Amino acid sequence: MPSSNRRVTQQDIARMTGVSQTTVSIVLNERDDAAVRIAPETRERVLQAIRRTGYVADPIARRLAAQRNRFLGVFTYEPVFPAGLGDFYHPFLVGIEECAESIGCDLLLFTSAPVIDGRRRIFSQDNRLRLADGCILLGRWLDPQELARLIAEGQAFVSVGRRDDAGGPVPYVGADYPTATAAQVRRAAELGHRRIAYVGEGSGPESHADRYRGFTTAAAEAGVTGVRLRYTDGVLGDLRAQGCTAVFVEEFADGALLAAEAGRRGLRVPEDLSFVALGDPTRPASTDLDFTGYRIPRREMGWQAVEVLSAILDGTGGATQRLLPCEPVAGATLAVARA
Amino acid sequence: MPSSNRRVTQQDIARMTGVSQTTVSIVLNERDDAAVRIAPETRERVLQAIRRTGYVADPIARRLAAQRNRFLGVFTYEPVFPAGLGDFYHPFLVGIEECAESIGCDLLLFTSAPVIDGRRRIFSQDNRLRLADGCILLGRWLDPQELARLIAEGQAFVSVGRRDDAGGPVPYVGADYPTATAAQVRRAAELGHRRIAYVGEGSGPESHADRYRGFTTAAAEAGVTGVRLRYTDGVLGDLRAQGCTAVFVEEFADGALLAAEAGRRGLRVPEDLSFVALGDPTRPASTDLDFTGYRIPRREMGWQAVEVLSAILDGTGGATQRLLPCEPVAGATLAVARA
DNA sequence: TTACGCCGCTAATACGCATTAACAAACGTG
DNA sequence: CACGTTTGTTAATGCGTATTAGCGGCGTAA
Repeated sequence: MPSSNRRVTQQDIARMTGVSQTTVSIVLNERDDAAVRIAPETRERVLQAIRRTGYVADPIARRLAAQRNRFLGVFTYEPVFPAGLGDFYHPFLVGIEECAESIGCDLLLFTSAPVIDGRRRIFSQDNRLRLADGCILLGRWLDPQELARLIAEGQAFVSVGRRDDAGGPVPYVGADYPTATAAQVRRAAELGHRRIAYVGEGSGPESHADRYRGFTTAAAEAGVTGVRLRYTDGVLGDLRAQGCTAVFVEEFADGALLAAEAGRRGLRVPEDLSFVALGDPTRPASTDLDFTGYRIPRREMGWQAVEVLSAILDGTGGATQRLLPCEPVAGATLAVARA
Repeated sequence: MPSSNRRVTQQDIARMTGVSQTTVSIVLNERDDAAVRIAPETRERVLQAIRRTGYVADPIARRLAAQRNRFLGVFTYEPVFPAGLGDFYHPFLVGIEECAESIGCDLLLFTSAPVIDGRRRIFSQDNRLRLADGCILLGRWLDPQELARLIAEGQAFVSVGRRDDAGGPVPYVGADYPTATAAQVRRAAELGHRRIAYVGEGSGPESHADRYRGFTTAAAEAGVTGVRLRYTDGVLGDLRAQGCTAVFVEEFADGALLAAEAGRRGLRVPEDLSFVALGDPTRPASTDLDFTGYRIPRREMGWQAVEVLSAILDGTGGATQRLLPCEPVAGATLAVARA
């Protein structure tokens, strides 16, 4: 396993395998000219070393020498990510772009990452992430194995969203779901709710687990009963049968659907049933209701993720794990519990 | 003035001034260390040569020497640009990303481009576009001078949106506004409109000029009178005073505003006044009306722009200027002209 | 006169890769 | 057995810049 901080170069591979840098280059570029050929065994030895070290050619050097790297530039006279859009991931990108611009870095979108089972992969033949000085990882869920490998290889990266340790602490800028969720639970308790429901998975991605953790601990502290239910067709009936007067939804969109169904059943929101949305919609949701809950500081998270990454790259110290507070949204779906 | 095809290098400057490449580098970087200093006269001589030749440092070599490529990677397990958003530029990006993925290229967003007068610049100290094999240029308006320079330097690039020649033909994938606009004009003529108004600039960006051109030629051919009006407070009164029964708006958002104002004045749309929107909203617009007009094939334009760029890079021949048809939208704002 | 320090500049080198010319070894061929 | 030929590999070089060590010349102090 590699240990040093420096990039692995063809020279390194060459030394490891006892061949010349030229040979490595030839193997890499799969040149099969009659003019220049490499014996199969040699080729294999080199390839093994490349795989072991996770070497990828420096795109800059490549471009200088060969006038080609596999980058397509996108230039706009204005930021590509216009603020104020509805999509969940959008504000993150806005923050990332803004901060990257402020520190004079270009953004490399790994669109060429190999797709396996319908989703992109970080690791496969080569690790394209190494093309950049450092990386931002974005997504609700990150493959723990891939994360562990990134850490093991000492790659500079920062996750947007808290992550559990993966063979070591993961640098991240996340949202403080536990605190934000707990605050909502306390508010509900103050309004007289004695039995409250959490609708969602409560596990899986860290963001779900964090919400649920905040829910349960705050419920316990406030002396109210919290029950967890998975979102299904009959969940509305179930939770009412259990006497719940307030519903905390992990997913905004589910909340919108549930509230609509409640309306169809003649229940008034929030007079008969309160709703709390634990964060912004990650899927498109349509509703007329002004949901009570909190807002995820997405743009700020994107920005700070770049800040942290920049600090890591500069070797500047500082915390590499940050949790940002969510902004409470008063809304109009949480009211005094029905008697 | 330089004549050769090769880029000017520090070596060239050095030879011209009779100093060493090192000196040029030092002058360029304005190093004022005690360790290394340059006499004012020498410095001035070098600077003059730099100004004369228009030399700019090659960003590639610069980043190679700096051992930092200043790329920040952004990785997501899914496409960063989710389809179906409201922003005007968004679908272009979606298309670009999709095609880039399909041909195995990563995208480099030039967020670090120097900002002058509040907008990014391609040229200044260095031309970062060179960091990539080729570039996509996106935006309503592209600086003709910068375009001309890109062409003169033989850079591989493709514009999204038709562009006038700039010292040579500009590779582009654009929307066929003239044809699409003309079709709408003919439709209006068929419905009995004899005097129709074009509200907008009709010049400036190619996309505006193209719309207006389509408008005027089609109006002439159909034997109807077309008048152009700038969007102002009183424009609605003006065009009615001139007897116009249909309004063609360059900007969707302006159309929404005008239609709303018409409503306030007791005019029914489209019974009393027809509206045609020449393309999708570039600014956020809110309206209940289902506007008649056409849709710009934005996603497809983004995709094909990458295709063209790819062909240019591969040296594969083929047309480097493409106009894609716009899809007509029947809508509900164009009706038979009021008697 | 020697010693020392400062000024102005340059030669050499590194950065990581691709490419070309060349070279040693093995292998026929006449 | 001398002489091409093929095979597998490498030394050398270039891409354009930044950096470092060092060199000659001049002025001042010892």
